[in-house]
Amino acid sequence: MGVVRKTKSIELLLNEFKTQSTAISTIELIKRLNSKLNKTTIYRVLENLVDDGILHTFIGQDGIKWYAMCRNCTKSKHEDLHPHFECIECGKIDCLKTEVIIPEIQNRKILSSQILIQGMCEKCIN
Amino acid sequence: MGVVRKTKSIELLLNEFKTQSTAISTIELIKRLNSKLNKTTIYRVLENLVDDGILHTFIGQDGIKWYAMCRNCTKSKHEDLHPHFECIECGKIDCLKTEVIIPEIQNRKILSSQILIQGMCEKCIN
DNA sequence: TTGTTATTACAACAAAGTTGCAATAATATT
DNA sequence: AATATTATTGCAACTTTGTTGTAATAACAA
Repeated sequence: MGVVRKTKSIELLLNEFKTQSTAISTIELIKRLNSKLNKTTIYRVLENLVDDGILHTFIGQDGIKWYAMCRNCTKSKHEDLHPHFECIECGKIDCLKTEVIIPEIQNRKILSSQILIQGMCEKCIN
Repeated sequence: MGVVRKTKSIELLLNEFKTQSTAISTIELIKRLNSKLNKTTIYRVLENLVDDGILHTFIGQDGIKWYAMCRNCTKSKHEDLHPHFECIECGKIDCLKTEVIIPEIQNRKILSSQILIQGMCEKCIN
């Protein structure tokens, strides 16, 4: 439905993404904010922020939902077709600017794609 | 741990994959076999078949686990780095032979990747 | 045929997410 | 500024997906 009113919940949630450039899982957000916000509220606000093109969401390898700030999205169009990189060492997931080319496939129409790359991040590689 | 004994459960589960070339979700398998097998057994046998290189598993866009037959895997090495294609119309997911090239990324070591492509399948495109 | 132990079923649990609804708070209206 | 309207929140209860412990069962080796 999108955000209509500016509330404390929205401010608290957006603040988490402003102080951290990587993606954050719902579980992590609930852990961090559970003294201030109910988990239902967290789930609902996140969904509204996605509707508004402020956050985008994807499924991690663990099967849980992750959220990250959008770069060039609007309410009417999500442009988050970039891959995500998950460090198997520290668990951090972030957005990649790298473009991955999905080739055409015979007799099928490609509409979108989710790419999750696993490996070692800058910090953990050393 | 892998399969040690040939049981009815293993036969029933493998039969589902033999009569269908696409991937099947755990949920679907539980629905189909729940009169014959307990869900715990289904989860455990699936895991054993993955350990043996007979099935491979991935997370669908819904966040639930899907399984499909392996093509060239062994107990010691899984070779299922192929992308999966999910039809947004009929929900079917199958394995693609298409190769998607993941470019090198500076300061990171890529170990594996999951690629889920969404679109319209052969049947639903018409 | 018997003994060993991998496998299964069952019940109870756990984690992630959803729903309904009354209370609260943001903001539009007076 | 006070009041009315309704979006938003919190809470409890629930659902779905998956896991764990354990006693009973069934493969299969001896």
